[in-house]
Amino acid sequence: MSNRKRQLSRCICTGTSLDRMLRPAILTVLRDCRRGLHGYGIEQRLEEFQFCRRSSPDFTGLYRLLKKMEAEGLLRSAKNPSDTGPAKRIYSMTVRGKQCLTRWRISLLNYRDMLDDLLDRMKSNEFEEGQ
Amino acid sequence: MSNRKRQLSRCICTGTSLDRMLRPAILTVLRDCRRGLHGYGIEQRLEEFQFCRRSSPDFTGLYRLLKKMEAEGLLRSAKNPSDTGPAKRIYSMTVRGKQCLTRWRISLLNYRDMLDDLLDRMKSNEFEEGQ
DNA sequence: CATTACTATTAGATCATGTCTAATAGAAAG
DNA sequence: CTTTCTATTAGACATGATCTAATAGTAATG
Repeated sequence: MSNRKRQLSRCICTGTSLDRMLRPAILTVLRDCRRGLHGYGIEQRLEEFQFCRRSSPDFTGLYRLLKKMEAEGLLRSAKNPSDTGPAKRIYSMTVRGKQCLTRWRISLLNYRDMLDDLLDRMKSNEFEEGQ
Repeated sequence: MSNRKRQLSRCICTGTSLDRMLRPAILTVLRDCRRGLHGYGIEQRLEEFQFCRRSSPDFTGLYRLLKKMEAEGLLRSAKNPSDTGPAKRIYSMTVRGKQCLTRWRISLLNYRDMLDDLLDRMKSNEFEEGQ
């Protein structure tokens, strides 16, 4: 009902809706790890990425995305038979996944241009911001 | 257009899921237009923004977002009584909307840093590494 | 007058993504 | 035996983007 009470600290302007980097980041991690990795390992690598610094990537979403990307033909997976312990599913990239990563880079470069354009427009009228 | 297996040209790596700029862009447009604007007018201004160049902003989503942002206290609106023609709803910013815009700028600057970090990692490792 | 284009808004549906809780289960360490 | 770490899955819900469709007045053209 009354959303008016919502504080700025919980507002979307804090950037909570922005992260859209998981797909290209997964592809990057797997490109740099030829032997493949299971979900848990991918998650650990992702923690080094700056966009994961404010909070670890959500593992539920990550595992689900891995399955989806496999269904899309970007990844392949195999059960790891030699391991003891719970079944791990080892993911690695397909050729199509590599093409996809290349395309992602172009898209993200374009995206950065759009972002710069917006940031430029946002600051252009700052003189009226007094207290 | 048929429902074939999704080609690279329709893959998400083209960047179709990236746009998350509508909220700060609306705030920017309204900041630069003191008298307020109705949805249709906002949409026309948005077309100048680079992130809208590849396609016009979706008007359904825009109108819905305007209502939502009003409910959140970022915008206020009033019916335009003097006009002939269909009822226009004139939106303008609240004080809170201005604070929100300021915060958005910080968030987007941080976001750009994350993007740069990811882009750097994407290009960094195209050779083989010893295990 | 009829048609078309433009202005202006709303509703419903679906999809992509993010995030929360919860559950399961083996292994290693104390 | 209990805790912690490793490893995965499921369900639910929220946000946001985008598609179709519908409505309705106004203005210009023929």
